[in-house]
Amino acid sequence: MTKPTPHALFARPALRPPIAPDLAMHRYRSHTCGALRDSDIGKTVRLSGWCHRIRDHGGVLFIDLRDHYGLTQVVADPDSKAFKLAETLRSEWVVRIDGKVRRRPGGTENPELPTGQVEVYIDEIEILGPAAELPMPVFGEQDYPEEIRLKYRFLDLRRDHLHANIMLRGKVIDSIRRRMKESGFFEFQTPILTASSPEGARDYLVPSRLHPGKFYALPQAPQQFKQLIMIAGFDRYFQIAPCFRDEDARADRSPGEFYQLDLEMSFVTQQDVFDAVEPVIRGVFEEFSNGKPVTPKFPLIPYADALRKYGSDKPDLRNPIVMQDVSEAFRGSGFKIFANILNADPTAQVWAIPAPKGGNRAFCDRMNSWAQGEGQPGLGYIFWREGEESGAGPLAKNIGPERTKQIADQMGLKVGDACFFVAGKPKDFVKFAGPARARIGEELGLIAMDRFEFCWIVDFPMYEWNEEEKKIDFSHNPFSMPNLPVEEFLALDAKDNDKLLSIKAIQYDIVCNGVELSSGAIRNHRPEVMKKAFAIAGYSEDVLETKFGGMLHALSLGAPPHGGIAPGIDRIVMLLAGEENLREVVLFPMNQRAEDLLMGAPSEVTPKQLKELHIRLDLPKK
RNA sequence: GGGGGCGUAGCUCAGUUGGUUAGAGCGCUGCCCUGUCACGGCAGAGGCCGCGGGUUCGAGUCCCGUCGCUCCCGCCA
Repeated sequence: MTKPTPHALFARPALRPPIAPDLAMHRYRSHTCGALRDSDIGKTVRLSGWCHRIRDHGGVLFIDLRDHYGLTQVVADPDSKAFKLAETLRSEWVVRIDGKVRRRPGGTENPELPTGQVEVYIDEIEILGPAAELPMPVFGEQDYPEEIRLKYRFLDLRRDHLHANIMLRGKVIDSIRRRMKESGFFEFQTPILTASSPEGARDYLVPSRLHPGKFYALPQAPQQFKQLIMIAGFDRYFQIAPCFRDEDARADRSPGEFYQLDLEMSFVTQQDVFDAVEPVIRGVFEEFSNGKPVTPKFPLIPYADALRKYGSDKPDLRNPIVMQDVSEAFRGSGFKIFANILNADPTAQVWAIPAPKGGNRAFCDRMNSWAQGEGQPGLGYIFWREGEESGAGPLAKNIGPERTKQIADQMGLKVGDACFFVAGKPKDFVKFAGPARARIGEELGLIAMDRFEFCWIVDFPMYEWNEEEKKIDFSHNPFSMPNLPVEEFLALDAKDNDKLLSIKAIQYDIVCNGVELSSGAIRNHRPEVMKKAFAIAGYSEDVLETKFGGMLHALSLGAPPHGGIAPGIDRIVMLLAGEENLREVVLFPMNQRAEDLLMGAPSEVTPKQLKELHIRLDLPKK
């Protein structure tokens, strides 16, 4: 069992509760368990809390009494009339104790507790809430299986670490709200019961009792509402908005529901959105980062550059590795595999992933077998070491010293370094090159862990080629404004695929430490541009009218140019808390299968309820 | 929908090439202990080894299936 570390519980500021005069003591407490100090010595006090840890020495018995605010040691010995009762207490019983504050005997002070100079000698104990044997201990910081933690979430939340995370979440949200309001945003509440939207994720549906066969949907995001708020002329909207999506979970993606800092602004360019959002995000991170540095000015990285340099549209900029195209060093070289790939396809390239200080065979072979484990044929490499300054490894021998030097010069590599290579169509190998860059950075300890590195990813392509259906598709959000003058866009030839695929959308992501916090966009607020954009992707006007008629109509009655973004609250808190899993920063999370093990959701309902809703079940066999 | 990992006491885990009565720590019950803060000591209770089938003289251990949890891919305004 790991030693419990003195953590945030003990550092939690001791909020001062109402202190009752001794003679008219409050029913449950005169002080919290984090309040008592030297200056309280001699006072008669009343504390209530949980028995965190009990140490019974026979003749003297210590209880660490815990509440939200902290920990106080209370003591009984056979001279106390409460001694017999004290001996029956067990872990996590809730008790009220009355007693006198006294200085701890010399040498027995506990410097790790703010209350560690004093203790309370018990006169009286009242058992307020006994506890049966615990399915998981509250004491200590040991890991327990998710299933037990979720089923007994209220116990898990008593533990210091989670308790502190949830408090951090509250403070972060407070700070975001304050900063947003100070920046001139107004908070609005949008409907939870709304209409099913055909785009994007699966909806959660809610049957209507009054309208047989019809359903509400929970919002995947308040996207259309916030645009309507702009059309209504409110100018600057925000909301800590609950969002519901019926999609499978990931460690950084809650199943079912999550929260976004949803915001939208009228009469703005992309840069205006950045100027509004960046100070809020930076401010929040600086406020809660515990001194970890935060990017002072978030760089703008075009989507294509992000893929080329980092192999990802959500690059972790704490990793200094930058990839480069080294196709020329391999074209027509003696390394036939790469030379043939380059020869066969004019769009094929070879990219280099530099690995500073990775210049030894053991490391390079380890990376190679990692690549094979990832389903790759391997990961070609060159490394440079003493005595083999012109490059070592089979690849170097194949292409010869001149080309090897060309690569070393281009990549700025020297003796002691290595370089890995991926070849093929960038579109295909980038899915492997990105993780390889991350892996190399991790293995070589190149990643500066103690910082928050932000960037904006910009210039997303509006369309992409759907190879399966042999047609043009929206690549991200169909409601983003194309980055072309309106007249020029309207005049586009819908068959000019090269031109269409080169169009950028005014759309952007904000990324921190390799985590995508949000997408946003300047919205397409011109119905005729929207119709054209959908026509290019092969949607008829009928379809658009059926699916988004209400929105189109609103846009046609005087819509301001507008745009926004919606950073994920859960992910922000996750980054600030240093957690890998969203469940650690959500009060009552569901498990991976979108079940609430504590409340037992989802659950069956009574036939009466179903009948009222005009629903008959058609369950899968078995 | 697909792939990887895990499943042994209330909890965390160990369990050898298949071998006799499945262990430890925490927790629980009882006894002892007047300065601990992961208190200490003694004794005790507690097991469908996830479930089902198979191989074998013999299965916690090997094989097949299945269920559950988890991580990843697909999916994700």
